[in-house]
This record gives sequence, C-alpha cells and structure tokens, in this order.
Amino acid sequence: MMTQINKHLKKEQKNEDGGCCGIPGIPDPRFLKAVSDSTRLRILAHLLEVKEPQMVSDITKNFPVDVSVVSRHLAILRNEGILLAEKQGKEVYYSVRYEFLSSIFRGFANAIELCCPSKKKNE
Amino acid sequence: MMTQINKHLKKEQKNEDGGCCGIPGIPDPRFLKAVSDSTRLRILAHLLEVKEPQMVSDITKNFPVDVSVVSRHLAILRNEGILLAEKQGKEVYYSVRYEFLSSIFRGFANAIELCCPSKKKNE
DNA sequence: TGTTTATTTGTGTCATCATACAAATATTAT
DNA sequence: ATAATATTTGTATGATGACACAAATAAACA
Repeated sequence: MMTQINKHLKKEQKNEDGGCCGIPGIPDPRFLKAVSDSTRLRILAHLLEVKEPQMVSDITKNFPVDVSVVSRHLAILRNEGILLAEKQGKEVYYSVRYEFLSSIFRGFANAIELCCPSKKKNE
Repeated sequence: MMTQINKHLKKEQKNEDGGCCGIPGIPDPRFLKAVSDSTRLRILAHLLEVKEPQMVSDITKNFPVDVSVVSRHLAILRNEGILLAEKQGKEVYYSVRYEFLSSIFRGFANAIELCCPSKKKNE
C-alpha cells in the first residue's frame, strides 16, 4: 500500500525514466522540457522564422538576456537533437533540425489519436 | 545596446508571453510545460493506455507519489485543456481530450515543416 | 607575440516547482 | 448527526532552473 514512510525522499533515484511508458511515440520528458521554456521556444521560433543558420551573437540580439544565457539555451536544444551546431571560424551557426523535430511531434499526435476510443481501426 | 545594467532583475515582469511569436501553430510554453514533467507525462500516458476516465485514487495507485501530488498534476493538465474532469459523487473522473491534444502537436509539426526551406510550396 | 571578437563555462542568486504531510472540503453511508 | 471516503488545498522543504556577471577558451588578426 506504499505507506509513505519516506519523510523527504532523496531525489537521486527518482527520474531516470527515459522511455516514458509502453506507448510508442510519446517523447522523452527531457525533450519536451527543452521546448517548454519560454525563452528557448522563442529562440526556436526565431530560427524557424529566419530560415537560415544563425550565429549565437546574432540570435542574442533578439532577446533581452545575456549571450551566455542564449548559449546555454542553444546547448540544451542542441543536446536534445532539436538544433544543429556548425562551427565556422570563431562563430557557431545554429539551425533547426526540421525533420527530426516535426517527426517527434507528429509521432506524438499520432500516438494520442491511436489511443482515442472513438477512432475505429481503419479511419 | 542593452547594456545589462540590471544586476538582478525582478522575475515578475518576465514571462507573460502567451502567444509566443509570429508563427502560427507554435504552442504556448505553459502548455508544453504541462506535459514536460516526467510524472505528469506518465499520468497522461497512463490515461491514454487505460482508454477510460479514471478517478484520482485509482490513478495514484500507479505512481509512487502522494494522492495530493497526483491531484495537483491532474489540475495542471486540466487547466491546460489536456484533461477533462467530471465529478460523479465523491469521485472525480479524469480523461484525455484526445482531439485537442493531438491537434496541438500536429499543428506544431506542420508549422515546423512549413518553415523547412527544402520543402517546396506544394509538396 | 599580443589583441580583439565569439562562444562557452564557472559561480552565485532568486524563482519556480515537485513533493510530503496535514488540514479542509465534499459526498455518501450509518 | 457521525463516520468514512475522495479530493483538494495549505504549507514547508529540497531540487531544479533561468539568469547575470566574470572568467576561460578559441579563433582570427595586428
């Protein structure tokens, strides 16, 4: 009955889930966390808008935060496979991995629809 | 040049963005935050799996957290339109709003694809 | 060599959040 | 009315995260 003896449990052995559950198509929570921050989502939207690889300092011009903050946000998005980073001299150009990103969300949408009881098998 | 005079700025007037940017189809960061927590995502996955409205105490049996925690998670998902809550006597039954949820992610996927430069207009 | 510029990384601070536990509320049954 | 059960809400705590600023790294150029 999980008698809740743990007054304040340690955080270490908590969330290593990774693959979330038995349903295929549900993204990793870390992936969703990467796009759920307001600044990161706006950075992503900016890169989608300009449609071209852009360097860190140029991206930063569009946001009221320090360049170091933008750099960290870009690293998070890159680590989740959302952005691609290419170094050219001093500059690092970041761009959107369109196919990857859209396929994750489309897969999620499909997974949800497949679970919908009112949906017939071949519909 | 945004000389960064602000030593430690207040958080209050920070993130009221809501509509994120000029691109239609990009979800609200609060919506994405709702599904980016590991426990909430597993609760959502559980409701997708069982395919039936389920009450709070039954949902809680599947997770190693207190029922109050699950109740709060469910409220967050409900407030974002992801879950529907229906009270029947003492119990509150939560279920997934399939169409709404899948349409958001499908819309996001479409928005991303539309921004992809390699995609021709009619392709 | 040293200097400038682009980016990343170290570090401290404040805010937010996930959680447990207790208490309050609501509903049904005795 | 009292009791039992389901859910929500109050509150404190520890973890995480976003941020600014400084320092470190890297690359081009004098």
